[in-house]
Amino acid sequence: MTLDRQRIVAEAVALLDAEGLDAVTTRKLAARLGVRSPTLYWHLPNKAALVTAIAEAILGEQFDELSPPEPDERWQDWLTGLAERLRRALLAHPDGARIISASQLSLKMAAISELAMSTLVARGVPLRQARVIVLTVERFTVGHVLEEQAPRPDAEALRDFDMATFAEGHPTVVAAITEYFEPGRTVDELFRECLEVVIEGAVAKAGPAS
Amino acid sequence: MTLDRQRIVAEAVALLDAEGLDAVTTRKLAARLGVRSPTLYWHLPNKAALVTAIAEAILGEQFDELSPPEPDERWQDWLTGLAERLRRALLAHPDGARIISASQLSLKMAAISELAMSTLVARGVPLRQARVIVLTVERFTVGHVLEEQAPRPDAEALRDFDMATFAEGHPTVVAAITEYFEPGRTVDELFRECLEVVIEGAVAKAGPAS
DNA sequence: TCCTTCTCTCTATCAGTGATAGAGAGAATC
DNA sequence: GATTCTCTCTATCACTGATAGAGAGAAGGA
Repeated sequence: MTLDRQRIVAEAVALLDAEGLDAVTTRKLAARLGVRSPTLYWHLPNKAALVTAIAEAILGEQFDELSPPEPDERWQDWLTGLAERLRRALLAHPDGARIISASQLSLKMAAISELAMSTLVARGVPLRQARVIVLTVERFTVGHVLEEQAPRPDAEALRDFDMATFAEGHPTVVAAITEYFEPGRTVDELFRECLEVVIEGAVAKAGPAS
Repeated sequence: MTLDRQRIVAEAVALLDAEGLDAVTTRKLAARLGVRSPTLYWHLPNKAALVTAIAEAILGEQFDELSPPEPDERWQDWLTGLAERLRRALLAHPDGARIISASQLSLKMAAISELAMSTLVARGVPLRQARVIVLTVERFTVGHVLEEQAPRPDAEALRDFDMATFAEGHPTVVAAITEYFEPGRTVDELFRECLEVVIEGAVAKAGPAS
């Protein structure tokens, strides 16, 4: 099996899934490919390019075919679905959000933005508002998943953390978190609710047109 | 001058400002402090703790005194100001957003969330909605600044990038970016507009109470 | 057929990273 | 005076991304 860029990226994603982004080193990746690490530099200019390629691959899994909304679908519902797909893409791999935000110049992301903005414009939303709305949805989604995928604090960080004192000083936050762990509430639901806030604002900002 | 945690963190922020997050290494930091790198490990358990401490310091600059809104101030305006302060805190140092999102368990951030959620609750917003609104605003803001501070793609990444082809395939994105470079439009304005989307949605979601 | 060039992988090595073990200096305490 | 505690040191580890340059083998031209 000959080595090429595509196979390198596919194996990098596999390594990412197995051990997380910090374990995606040129040596480990090369070993999985049955090759020595300098070989990779013949196919890729540097590691940043590898991360960018991983980002494109991850987005490609969920967005291989981009499609505008059906004629009878409201743009806000379609945009909600798009954001949820973006979140799913990021959650599908460890550190997905970190990878996207570390990658430079994603063509896939640009294609998503293009489709979303032009869809809104086609539905009568002024270009300027369409841009603001799409950016807001995208950045919120990445920010949200970034937090979802944040590593749980290690033991060292918790050494001088007193839960009782924290609860006393932050009753509302603790109440909110408690409520969140009630049966039937899921992280998906939380995202959905937050996204609804953004979309509702988008509808309001889009102007009288719909 | 004796070495202590506070002085280490202050010097780390200075190093961050001078050379960016990637240059904040234990050796460089130790050199600035007139000390050898293992010494730092007597004061800090590991580098993650240092980054978390930097995050707290950065937030502390803008949020040393947290204050609820004036009685006659609408909560949505107050929350807008809070988000803008958060953005300012992140923008005040290179890679500020990356630092916040890499830090674990920020007490400062928790304090901000606590104040914001309890403020909304005090204004009649149900706890559940208050939580969703505050989370949405925070995560959007971090996501937005993360993008604002993303490094411009290096020459290597642009090697096979053809602007003309890109513009052809992404006319709406290019139009939006073009519009954004018109005189008088600033990045602050763009953030403001995006934030307005979120806040508008928050008001809608907060329910009939105000 | 020979020679050259191109494609790809290799070995060897670099400077730099976070982190640990353990020696030792000096102050504080018994 | 002896001991313990606090802090910094040297020496070293395993590992990282990256480069120089050798060399194997196929492809192409004479």
